[in-house]
Amino acid sequence: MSRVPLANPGDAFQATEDSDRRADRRIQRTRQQLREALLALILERGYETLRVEDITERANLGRATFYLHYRDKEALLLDSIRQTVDELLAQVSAFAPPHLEAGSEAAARWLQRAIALVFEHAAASATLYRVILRGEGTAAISRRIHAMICQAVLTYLEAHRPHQMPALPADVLANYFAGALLALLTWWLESGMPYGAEEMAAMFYHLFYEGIGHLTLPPSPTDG
Amino acid sequence: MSRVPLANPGDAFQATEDSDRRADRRIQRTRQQLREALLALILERGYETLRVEDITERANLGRATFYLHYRDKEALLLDSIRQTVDELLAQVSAFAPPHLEAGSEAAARWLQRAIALVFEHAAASATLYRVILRGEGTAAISRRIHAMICQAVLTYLEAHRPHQMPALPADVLANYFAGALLALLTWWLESGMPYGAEEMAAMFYHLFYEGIGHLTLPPSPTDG
DNA sequence: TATAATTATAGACACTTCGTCCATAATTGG
DNA sequence: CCAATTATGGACGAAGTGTCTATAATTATA
Repeated sequence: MSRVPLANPGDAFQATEDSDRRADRRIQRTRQQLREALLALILERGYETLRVEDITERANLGRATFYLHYRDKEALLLDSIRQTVDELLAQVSAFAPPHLEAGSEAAARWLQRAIALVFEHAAASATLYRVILRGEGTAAISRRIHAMICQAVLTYLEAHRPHQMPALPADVLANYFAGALLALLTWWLESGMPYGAEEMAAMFYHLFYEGIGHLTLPPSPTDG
Repeated sequence: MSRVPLANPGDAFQATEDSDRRADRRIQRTRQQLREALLALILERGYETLRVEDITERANLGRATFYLHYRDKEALLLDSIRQTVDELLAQVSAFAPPHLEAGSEAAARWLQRAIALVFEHAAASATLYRVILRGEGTAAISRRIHAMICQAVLTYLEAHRPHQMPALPADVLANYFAGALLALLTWWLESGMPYGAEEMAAMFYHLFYEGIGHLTLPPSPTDG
Protein backbone atom coordinates (compact mmCIF):
# COMPACT_ATOMS: atom_id res chain seq x y z
CA MET A 1 0.00 0.00 0.00
CA SER A 2 1.54 3.22 -1.11
CA ARG A 3 0.51 6.44 0.48
CA VAL A 4 -0.78 9.23 -1.72
CA PRO A 5 -1.47 12.36 0.30
CA LEU A 6 -5.02 13.62 -0.04
CA ALA A 7 -5.37 16.96 -1.71
CA ASN A 8 -7.56 18.71 0.83
CA PRO A 9 -6.95 17.37 4.29
CA GLY A 10 -8.16 20.37 6.21
CA ASP A 11 -10.08 23.42 5.25
CA ALA A 12 -10.72 24.77 1.81
CA PHE A 13 -8.63 27.41 0.09
CA GLN A 14 -5.55 26.37 2.01
CA ALA A 15 -2.43 26.45 -0.05
CA THR A 16 -1.03 22.95 -0.38
CA GLU A 17 2.70 23.08 0.12
CA ASP A 18 3.37 19.87 -1.74
CA SER A 19 1.65 21.01 -4.89
CA ASP A 20 4.98 21.76 -6.56
CA ARG A 21 6.82 18.83 -5.07
CA ARG A 22 4.57 16.28 -6.75
CA ALA A 23 7.01 14.81 -9.20
CA ASP A 24 5.03 11.95 -10.67
CA ARG A 25 3.35 12.98 -13.87
CA ARG A 26 0.59 10.46 -13.39
CA ILE A 27 -0.63 12.37 -10.36
CA GLN A 28 -0.72 15.67 -12.15
CA ARG A 29 -2.40 14.18 -15.18
CA THR A 30 -4.98 12.33 -13.13
CA ARG A 31 -5.90 15.30 -10.98
CA GLN A 32 -6.18 17.67 -13.88
CA GLN A 33 -8.35 15.22 -15.77
CA LEU A 34 -10.57 14.93 -12.72
CA ARG A 35 -10.83 18.69 -12.31
CA GLU A 36 -11.67 19.25 -15.95
CA ALA A 37 -14.22 16.46 -15.96
CA LEU A 38 -15.87 17.82 -12.85
CA LEU A 39 -16.20 21.38 -14.11
CA ALA A 40 -17.48 20.29 -17.50
CA LEU A 41 -20.03 17.96 -15.98
CA ILE A 42 -21.22 20.56 -13.49
CA LEU A 43 -21.98 23.01 -16.27
CA GLU A 44 -23.69 20.27 -18.24
CA ARG A 45 -25.73 18.54 -15.59
CA GLY A 46 -25.32 20.38 -12.31
CA TYR A 47 -23.31 19.38 -9.28
CA GLU A 48 -25.78 17.61 -7.06
CA THR A 49 -26.73 14.62 -9.18
CA LEU A 50 -23.14 13.91 -10.23
CA ARG A 51 -21.79 10.56 -9.11
CA VAL A 52 -18.13 9.88 -8.58
CA GLU A 53 -18.30 7.34 -11.35
CA ASP A 54 -19.64 9.95 -13.76
CA ILE A 55 -16.57 12.03 -13.13
CA THR A 56 -14.05 9.22 -13.47
CA GLU A 57 -15.82 7.97 -16.56
CA ARG A 58 -15.55 11.36 -18.24
CA ALA A 59 -11.93 11.59 -17.14
CA ASN A 60 -11.19 8.11 -18.49
CA LEU A 61 -10.11 6.83 -15.10
CA GLY A 62 -11.08 4.00 -12.84
CA ARG A 63 -13.41 4.84 -10.01
CA ALA A 64 -10.99 3.58 -7.39
CA THR A 65 -8.38 6.01 -8.70
CA PHE A 66 -10.55 8.90 -7.62
CA TYR A 67 -10.19 7.98 -3.97
CA LEU A 68 -6.42 7.90 -4.23
CA HIS A 69 -6.58 11.67 -4.65
CA TYR A 70 -9.78 13.06 -3.15
CA ARG A 71 -12.02 12.11 -0.27
CA ASP A 72 -15.18 12.93 -2.21
CA LYS A 73 -16.39 15.09 -5.03
CA GLU A 74 -16.58 18.14 -2.80
CA ALA A 75 -12.88 17.89 -2.04
CA LEU A 76 -12.23 17.80 -5.77
CA LEU A 77 -14.34 20.89 -6.31
CA LEU A 78 -12.64 22.76 -3.49
CA ASP A 79 -9.25 21.88 -4.92
CA SER A 80 -10.24 23.28 -8.29
CA ILE A 81 -11.55 26.44 -6.72
CA ARG A 82 -8.55 26.95 -4.51
CA GLN A 83 -6.24 26.95 -7.49
CA THR A 84 -8.11 29.71 -9.26
CA VAL A 85 -8.79 31.78 -6.18
CA ASP A 86 -5.14 31.70 -5.16
CA GLU A 87 -4.31 32.89 -8.64
CA LEU A 88 -6.71 35.83 -8.45
CA LEU A 89 -5.64 36.83 -4.96
CA ALA A 90 -1.99 36.87 -5.95
CA GLN A 91 -2.83 38.94 -9.02
CA VAL A 92 -4.93 41.49 -7.17
CA SER A 93 -2.80 41.84 -4.07
CA ALA A 94 0.29 42.23 -6.25
CA PHE A 95 -1.61 45.16 -7.66
CA ALA A 96 -1.93 46.81 -4.26
CA PRO A 97 -0.46 50.29 -4.22
CA PRO A 98 2.20 51.11 -1.61
CA HIS A 99 0.40 54.25 -0.50
CA LEU A 100 -2.52 56.16 -1.89
CA GLU A 101 -4.13 59.32 -0.63
CA ALA A 102 -7.58 58.58 0.73
CA GLY A 103 -10.24 59.56 -1.74
CA SER A 104 -7.71 60.81 -4.22
CA GLU A 105 -8.03 60.55 -7.95
CA ALA A 106 -5.22 58.03 -7.99
CA ALA A 107 -6.98 55.83 -5.44
CA ALA A 108 -10.17 55.93 -7.47
CA ARG A 109 -8.37 54.98 -10.63
CA TRP A 110 -6.61 52.15 -8.81
CA LEU A 111 -9.87 50.80 -7.45
CA GLN A 112 -11.50 50.79 -10.85
CA ARG A 113 -8.51 49.00 -12.31
CA ALA A 114 -8.65 46.41 -9.51
CA ILE A 115 -12.31 45.73 -10.32
CA ALA A 116 -11.44 45.36 -13.97
CA LEU A 117 -8.81 42.80 -12.95
CA VAL A 118 -11.51 40.70 -11.33
CA PHE A 119 -13.61 40.74 -14.49
CA GLU A 120 -10.60 39.93 -16.63
CA HIS A 121 -9.60 37.04 -14.45
CA ALA A 122 -13.15 35.74 -14.46
CA ALA A 123 -13.14 35.83 -18.25
CA ALA A 124 -9.91 33.87 -18.32
CA SER A 125 -11.29 31.19 -15.99
CA ALA A 126 -14.88 31.53 -17.06
CA THR A 127 -15.78 27.88 -16.57
CA LEU A 128 -14.70 27.76 -12.96
CA TYR A 129 -16.18 31.15 -12.17
CA ARG A 130 -19.53 30.11 -13.57
CA VAL A 131 -19.46 27.01 -11.42
CA ILE A 132 -18.62 29.02 -8.31
CA LEU A 133 -21.05 31.83 -8.95
CA ARG A 134 -23.90 29.50 -9.80
CA GLY A 135 -23.61 28.33 -6.25
CA GLU A 136 -23.01 24.74 -7.28
CA GLY A 137 -21.40 22.56 -4.70
CA THR A 138 -21.60 23.35 -1.05
CA ALA A 139 -23.49 26.51 -0.32
CA ALA A 140 -20.56 27.50 1.83
CA ILE A 141 -18.40 28.11 -1.22
CA SER A 142 -20.12 31.13 -2.70
CA ARG A 143 -20.70 32.44 0.81
CA ARG A 144 -16.98 32.26 1.42
CA ILE A 145 -16.23 34.11 -1.80
CA HIS A 146 -18.69 36.79 -0.77
CA ALA A 147 -17.05 37.00 2.64
CA MET A 148 -13.63 37.34 1.07
CA ILE A 149 -14.75 40.31 -0.97
CA CYS A 150 -16.39 41.88 2.08
CA GLN A 151 -13.17 41.49 4.00
CA ALA A 152 -11.22 43.09 1.19
CA VAL A 153 -13.58 46.06 1.18
CA LEU A 154 -13.39 46.45 4.95
CA THR A 155 -9.63 46.34 4.84
CA TYR A 156 -9.63 48.90 2.07
CA LEU A 157 -11.96 51.15 4.03
CA GLU A 158 -9.86 50.92 7.16
CA ALA A 159 -6.74 51.80 5.25
CA HIS A 160 -8.23 54.56 3.12
CA ARG A 161 -10.86 56.09 5.34
CA PRO A 162 -9.80 55.91 8.97
CA HIS A 163 -12.58 57.87 10.62
CA GLN A 164 -16.30 58.42 10.68
CA MET A 165 -18.69 56.93 8.17
CA PRO A 166 -21.81 59.06 8.35
CA ALA A 167 -24.86 56.87 8.98
CA LEU A 168 -23.51 54.06 6.88
CA PRO A 169 -21.99 51.07 8.71
CA ALA A 170 -18.95 49.58 7.06
CA ASP A 171 -20.56 46.12 7.08
CA VAL A 172 -23.51 47.40 5.11
CA LEU A 173 -21.27 49.02 2.57
CA ALA A 174 -19.06 45.95 2.23
CA ASN A 175 -21.98 43.58 1.72
CA TYR A 176 -23.63 45.94 -0.72
CA PHE A 177 -20.42 46.10 -2.72
CA ALA A 178 -19.76 42.37 -2.67
CA GLY A 179 -23.33 41.43 -3.52
CA ALA A 180 -23.58 43.81 -6.41
CA LEU A 181 -20.18 42.89 -7.81
CA LEU A 182 -20.82 39.15 -7.68
CA ALA A 183 -24.24 39.58 -9.23
CA LEU A 184 -22.82 41.58 -12.12
CA LEU A 185 -20.01 39.08 -12.55
CA THR A 186 -22.49 36.22 -12.62
CA TRP A 187 -24.78 37.86 -15.11
CA TRP A 188 -21.86 38.82 -17.31
CA LEU A 189 -20.50 35.28 -17.54
CA GLU A 190 -23.88 33.63 -17.92
CA SER A 191 -24.90 35.91 -20.76
CA GLY A 192 -21.74 35.30 -22.73
CA MET A 193 -19.74 38.38 -21.72
CA PRO A 194 -21.50 40.82 -24.02
CA TYR A 195 -19.28 43.71 -22.85
CA GLY A 196 -15.58 44.08 -22.22
CA ALA A 197 -14.10 43.63 -18.76
CA GLU A 198 -13.12 47.29 -18.63
CA GLU A 199 -16.63 48.30 -19.61
CA MET A 200 -18.14 46.16 -16.89
CA ALA A 201 -15.74 47.57 -14.33
CA ALA A 202 -16.61 51.09 -15.45
CA MET A 203 -20.34 50.45 -15.18
CA PHE A 204 -20.02 48.88 -11.78
CA TYR A 205 -17.74 51.62 -10.55
CA HIS A 206 -20.13 54.25 -11.82
CA LEU A 207 -23.14 52.64 -10.20
CA PHE A 208 -21.31 52.21 -6.94
CA TYR A 209 -20.00 55.74 -6.80
CA GLU A 210 -22.73 57.76 -8.44
CA GLY A 211 -25.80 55.61 -8.07
CA ILE A 212 -28.64 56.05 -10.52
CA GLY A 213 -30.39 59.02 -9.00
CA HIS A 214 -29.43 61.41 -11.74
CA LEU A 215 -30.42 58.86 -14.35
CA THR A 216 -34.01 58.64 -13.25
CA LEU A 217 -34.68 62.28 -12.61
CA PRO A 218 -36.10 63.50 -15.93
CA PRO A 219 -34.91 67.12 -15.93
CA SER A 220 -31.25 66.18 -15.70
CA PRO A 221 -29.39 66.68 -18.98
CA THR A 222 -25.99 66.47 -17.30
CA ASP A 223 -25.32 62.83 -18.13
CA GLY A 224 -24.46 61.07 -21.39
CA MET B 1 -54.34 2.33 -1.01
CA SER B 2 -55.51 5.86 -0.62
CA ARG B 3 -54.16 8.53 -2.85
CA VAL B 4 -52.66 11.62 -1.28
CA PRO B 5 -51.68 14.17 -3.90
CA LEU B 6 -48.05 15.18 -3.76
CA ALA B 7 -47.41 18.74 -2.83
CA ASN B 8 -45.07 19.75 -5.64
CA PRO B 9 -45.74 17.70 -8.71
CA GLY B 10 -44.32 20.09 -11.25
CA ASP B 11 -42.16 23.12 -10.95
CA ALA B 12 -41.44 25.12 -7.85
CA PHE B 13 -43.34 28.17 -6.71
CA GLN B 14 -46.48 26.97 -8.39
CA ALA B 15 -49.59 27.69 -6.42
CA THR B 16 -51.24 24.44 -5.37
CA GLU B 17 -54.95 24.72 -5.97
CA ASP B 18 -55.87 22.07 -3.46
CA SER B 19 -54.12 23.80 -0.60
CA ASP B 20 -57.42 25.15 0.71
CA ARG B 21 -59.42 22.02 0.02
CA ARG B 22 -57.34 19.92 2.37
CA ALA B 23 -59.91 19.21 5.02
CA ASP B 24 -58.16 16.58 7.08
CA ARG B 25 -56.40 18.08 10.04
CA ARG B 26 -53.83 15.28 10.06
CA ILE B 27 -52.50 16.44 6.71
CA GLN B 28 -52.10 20.02 7.80
CA ARG B 29 -50.51 18.99 11.07
CA THR B 30 -48.13 16.57 9.42
CA ARG B 31 -47.00 18.98 6.72
CA GLN B 32 -46.46 21.83 9.08
CA GLN B 33 -44.47 19.62 11.42
CA LEU B 34 -42.34 18.54 8.51
CA ARG B 35 -41.77 22.10 7.36
CA GLU B 36 -40.81 23.29 10.80
CA ALA B 37 -38.52 20.35 11.37
CA LEU B 38 -36.80 20.92 8.05
CA LEU B 39 -36.14 24.61 8.56
CA ALA B 40 -34.91 24.12 12.11
CA LEU B 41 -32.58 21.33 11.08
CA ILE B 42 -31.21 23.26 8.12
CA LEU B 43 -30.21 26.13 10.35
CA GLU B 44 -28.70 23.72 12.84
CA ARG B 45 -26.85 21.32 10.59
CA GLY B 46 -27.18 22.51 7.01
CA TYR B 47 -29.29 21.09 4.24
CA GLU B 48 -27.02 18.71 2.43
CA THR B 49 -26.32 16.12 5.08
CA LEU B 50 -29.93 15.95 6.27
CA ARG B 51 -31.58 12.57 5.83
CA VAL B 52 -35.30 12.17 5.44
CA GLU B 53 -35.30 10.18 8.64
CA ASP B 54 -33.68 13.10 10.50
CA ILE B 55 -36.60 15.27 9.49
CA THR B 56 -39.34 12.81 10.37
CA GLU B 57 -37.60 12.04 13.63
CA ARG B 58 -37.55 15.71 14.60
CA ALA B 59 -41.18 16.01 13.51
CA ASN B 60 -42.19 12.95 15.51
CA LEU B 61 -43.46 11.13 12.45
CA GLY B 62 -42.77 7.84 10.79
CA ARG B 63 -40.44 7.89 7.85
CA ALA B 64 -43.02 6.36 5.52
CA THR B 65 -45.37 9.23 6.34
CA PHE B 66 -42.97 11.65 4.71
CA TYR B 67 -43.47 10.07 1.32
CA LEU B 68 -47.22 10.38 1.58
CA HIS B 69 -46.72 14.14 1.24
CA TYR B 70 -43.45 14.90 -0.52
CA ARG B 71 -41.34 13.22 -3.14
CA ASP B 72 -38.09 14.10 -1.39
CA LYS B 73 -36.64 16.67 0.93
CA GLU B 74 -36.23 19.17 -1.86
CA ALA B 75 -39.97 19.10 -2.55
CA LEU B 76 -40.55 19.81 1.10
CA LEU B 77 -38.16 22.75 1.02
CA LEU B 78 -39.75 24.13 -2.13
CA ASP B 79 -43.17 23.86 -0.58
CA SER B 80 -42.02 25.83 2.45
CA ILE B 81 -40.46 28.45 0.25
CA ARG B 82 -43.44 28.74 -2.03
CA GLN B 83 -45.70 29.55 0.86
CA THR B 84 -43.58 32.45 2.02
CA VAL B 85 -42.78 33.76 -1.43
CA ASP B 86 -46.43 33.78 -2.43
CA GLU B 87 -47.12 35.75 0.70
CA LEU B 88 -44.49 38.36 -0.10
CA LEU B 89 -45.51 38.69 -3.72
CA ALA B 90 -49.12 39.25 -2.77
CA GLN B 91 -48.07 41.83 -0.24
CA VAL B 92 -45.77 43.72 -2.59
CA SER B 93 -47.92 43.59 -5.71
CA ALA B 94 -50.94 44.70 -3.72
CA PHE B 95 -48.76 47.68 -2.96
CA ALA B 96 -48.31 48.49 -6.64
CA PRO B 97 -49.49 51.99 -7.47
CA PRO B 98 -52.07 52.38 -10.25
CA HIS B 99 -50.06 55.07 -11.98
CA LEU B 100 -46.97 57.03 -11.01
CA GLU B 101 -45.14 59.71 -12.89
CA ALA B 102 -41.76 58.43 -14.03
CA GLY B 103 -38.99 59.68 -11.78
CA SER B 104 -41.40 61.60 -9.64
CA GLU B 105 -41.09 62.12 -5.92
CA ALA B 106 -44.10 59.89 -5.37
CA ALA B 107 -42.55 57.08 -7.38
CA ALA B 108 -39.35 57.35 -5.39
CA ARG B 109 -41.20 57.24 -2.10
CA TRP B 110 -43.18 54.26 -3.30
CA LEU B 111 -40.03 52.40 -4.28
CA GLN B 112 -38.40 52.99 -0.94
CA ARG B 113 -41.51 51.78 0.83
CA ALA B 114 -41.60 48.64 -1.34
CA ILE B 115 -38.02 47.87 -0.36
CA ALA B 116 -38.90 48.36 3.27
CA LEU B 117 -41.73 45.87 2.81
CA VAL B 118 -39.23 43.26 1.71
CA PHE B 119 -37.10 43.80 4.79
CA GLU B 120 -40.14 43.72 7.04
CA HIS B 121 -41.40 40.53 5.52
CA ALA B 122 -37.96 38.97 5.84
CA ALA B 123 -37.92 39.86 9.50
CA ALA B 124 -41.31 38.23 9.99
CA SER B 125 -40.17 35.01 8.29
CA ALA B 126 -36.55 35.26 9.28
CA THR B 127 -35.96 31.54 9.58
CA LEU B 128 -37.10 30.74 6.08
CA TYR B 129 -35.35 33.74 4.60
CA ARG B 130 -32.09 32.74 6.21
CA VAL B 131 -32.44 29.28 4.75
CA ILE B 132 -33.13 30.65 1.29
CA LEU B 133 -30.49 33.33 1.34
CA ARG B 134 -27.82 31.00 2.67
CA GLY B 135 -28.26 29.15 -0.58
CA GLU B 136 -29.15 25.92 1.19
CA GLY B 137 -30.98 23.40 -0.89
CA THR B 138 -30.72 23.38 -4.62
CA ALA B 139 -28.58 26.16 -5.96
CA ALA B 140 -31.44 26.90 -8.31
CA ILE B 141 -33.53 28.31 -5.48
CA SER B 142 -31.54 31.42 -4.67
CA ARG B 143 -30.90 31.90 -8.35
CA ARG B 144 -34.62 31.93 -8.94
CA ILE B 145 -35.17 34.46 -6.20
CA HIS B 146 -32.51 36.63 -7.75
CA ALA B 147 -34.15 36.26 -11.16
CA MET B 148 -37.52 37.21 -9.70
CA ILE B 149 -36.11 40.43 -8.33
CA CYS B 150 -34.39 41.18 -11.61
CA GLN B 151 -37.64 40.68 -13.45
CA ALA B 152 -39.43 42.99 -11.07
CA VAL B 153 -36.81 45.68 -11.67
CA LEU B 154 -37.00 45.26 -15.42
CA THR B 155 -40.78 45.51 -15.34
CA TYR B 156 -40.54 48.58 -13.19
CA LEU B 157 -38.05 50.16 -15.57
CA GLU B 158 -40.17 49.44 -18.59
CA ALA B 159 -43.19 50.99 -16.95
CA HIS B 160 -41.47 53.97 -15.44
CA ARG B 161 -38.74 54.77 -17.92
CA PRO B 162 -39.86 53.87 -21.42
CA HIS B 163 -36.93 55.19 -23.42
CA GLN B 164 -33.18 55.42 -23.57
CA MET B 165 -30.92 54.33 -20.76
CA PRO B 166 -27.60 56.11 -21.38
CA ALA B 167 -24.75 53.60 -21.49
CA LEU B 168 -26.31 51.40 -18.86
CA PRO B 169 -28.09 48.24 -20.02
CA ALA B 170 -31.23 47.39 -18.11
CA ASP B 171 -29.93 43.89 -17.38
CA VAL B 172 -26.86 45.31 -15.71
CA LEU B 173 -28.94 47.61 -13.58
CA ALA B 174 -31.39 44.88 -12.60
CA ASN B 175 -28.68 42.43 -11.59
CA TYR B 176 -26.80 45.10 -9.70
CA PHE B 177 -29.97 45.96 -7.80
CA ALA B 178 -30.94 42.36 -7.05
CA GLY B 179 -27.46 41.32 -5.99
CA ALA B 180 -26.98 44.25 -3.67
CA LEU B 181 -30.44 43.92 -2.14
CA LEU B 182 -30.12 40.20 -1.48
CA ALA B 183 -26.66 40.67 -0.02
CA LEU B 184 -27.89 43.34 2.38
CA LEU B 185 -30.89 41.25 3.31
CA THR B 186 -28.66 38.26 3.99
CA TRP B 187 -26.20 40.19 6.10
CA TRP B 188 -29.01 41.84 8.02
CA LEU B 189 -30.66 38.55 8.98
CA GLU B 190 -27.43 36.73 9.74
CA SER B 191 -26.18 39.47 12.02
CA GLY B 192 -29.36 39.56 14.06
CA MET B 193 -31.12 42.50 12.40
CA PRO B 194 -29.13 45.25 14.14
CA TYR B 195 -31.11 47.98 12.37
CA GLY B 196 -34.78 48.53 11.64
CA ALA B 197 -36.33 47.47 8.36
CA GLU B 198 -37.00 51.08 7.43
CA GLU B 199 -33.42 51.99 8.22
CA MET B 200 -32.11 49.21 6.01
CA ALA B 201 -34.40 50.24 3.20
CA ALA B 202 -33.23 53.82 3.54
CA MET B 203 -29.58 52.82 3.48
CA PHE B 204 -30.08 50.62 0.45
CA TYR B 205 -32.11 53.21 -1.34
CA HIS B 206 -29.52 55.85 -0.63
CA LEU B 207 -26.65 53.68 -1.85
CA PHE B 208 -28.54 52.73 -4.94
CA TYR B 209 -29.55 56.25 -5.85
CA GLU B 210 -26.66 58.34 -4.65
CA GLY B 211 -23.76 55.91 -4.52
CA ILE B 212 -20.87 56.62 -2.21
CA GLY B 213 -18.93 59.06 -4.33
CA HIS B 214 -19.67 62.05 -2.19
CA LEU B 215 -18.77 60.06 0.91
CA THR B 216 -15.25 59.35 -0.17
CA LEU B 217 -14.32 62.62 -1.78
CA PRO B 218 -12.80 64.64 1.04
CA PRO B 219 -13.60 68.20 -0.10
CA SER B 220 -17.32 67.63 -0.23
CA PRO B 221 -19.16 69.22 2.69
CA THR B 222 -22.54 68.85 1.04
CA ASP B 223 -23.55 65.69 2.80
CA GLY B 224 -24.40 64.75 6.41
C1' DT C 1 18.05 -0.19 -19.93
C1' DA C 2 17.03 -2.42 -15.69
C1' DT C 3 14.88 -2.06 -11.41
C1' DA C 4 12.48 -0.62 -7.45
C1' DA C 5 8.89 2.33 -6.24
C1' DT C 6 4.78 4.38 -7.15
C1' DT C 7 0.33 4.80 -9.26
C1' DA C 8 -3.79 3.02 -11.93
C1' DT C 9 -7.20 -0.50 -12.33
C1' DA C 10 -11.05 -3.82 -11.90
C1' DG C 11 -13.75 -6.13 -8.98
C1' DA C 12 -15.68 -7.31 -4.63
C1' DC C 13 -17.18 -5.83 -0.21
C1' DA C 14 -20.04 -3.89 3.69
C1' DC C 15 -22.54 0.10 4.57
C1' DT C 16 -25.86 3.87 4.10
C1' DT C 17 -29.78 6.15 2.19
C1' DC C 18 -33.54 6.18 -0.75
C1' DG C 19 -38.21 5.39 -2.33
C1' DT C 20 -41.84 1.89 -2.41
C1' DC C 21 -44.95 -1.40 -0.67
C1' DC C 22 -47.83 -3.83 2.66
C1' DA C 23 -50.69 -4.95 6.58
C1' DT C 24 -52.36 -2.81 10.43
C1' DA C 25 -53.51 0.80 13.74
C1' DA C 26 -55.24 5.36 14.56
C1' DT C 27 -57.78 9.38 13.44
C1' DT C 28 -60.98 12.02 10.93
C1' DG C 29 -65.44 13.88 8.93
C1' DG C 30 -69.99 12.90 8.55
C1' DC D 1 -71.12 4.89 15.23
C1' DC D 2 -69.17 4.04 10.50
C1' DA D 3 -66.76 4.49 6.29
C1' DA D 4 -62.91 6.79 4.55
C1' DT D 5 -58.61 8.54 5.02
C1' DT D 6 -54.13 8.93 7.06
C1' DA D 7 -50.18 7.31 10.03
C1' DT D 8 -47.11 3.66 11.21
C1' DG D 9 -43.35 0.20 11.41
C1' DG D 10 -41.10 -3.15 8.97
C1' DA D 11 -39.24 -5.20 4.94
C1' DC D 12 -37.57 -4.76 0.35
C1' DG D 13 -34.56 -3.84 -3.83
C1' DA D 14 -31.96 -0.30 -6.00
C1' DA D 15 -28.33 2.88 -6.07
C1' DG D 16 -24.23 5.12 -4.46
C1' DT D 17 -20.36 5.43 -1.23
C1' DG D 18 -15.80 4.56 0.46
C1' DT D 19 -12.48 0.82 1.33
C1' DC D 20 -9.68 -2.98 0.22
C1' DT D 21 -6.91 -6.40 -2.48
C1' DA D 22 -4.39 -8.35 -6.12
C1' DT D 23 -2.51 -7.15 -10.35
C1' DA D 24 -1.05 -4.32 -14.22
C1' DA D 25 1.09 -0.23 -15.90
C1' DT D 26 3.92 3.67 -15.49
C1' DT D 27 7.41 6.42 -13.53
C1' DA D 28 11.87 8.11 -11.58
C1' DT D 29 16.29 7.03 -11.20
C1' DA D 30 20.49 4.45 -11.03
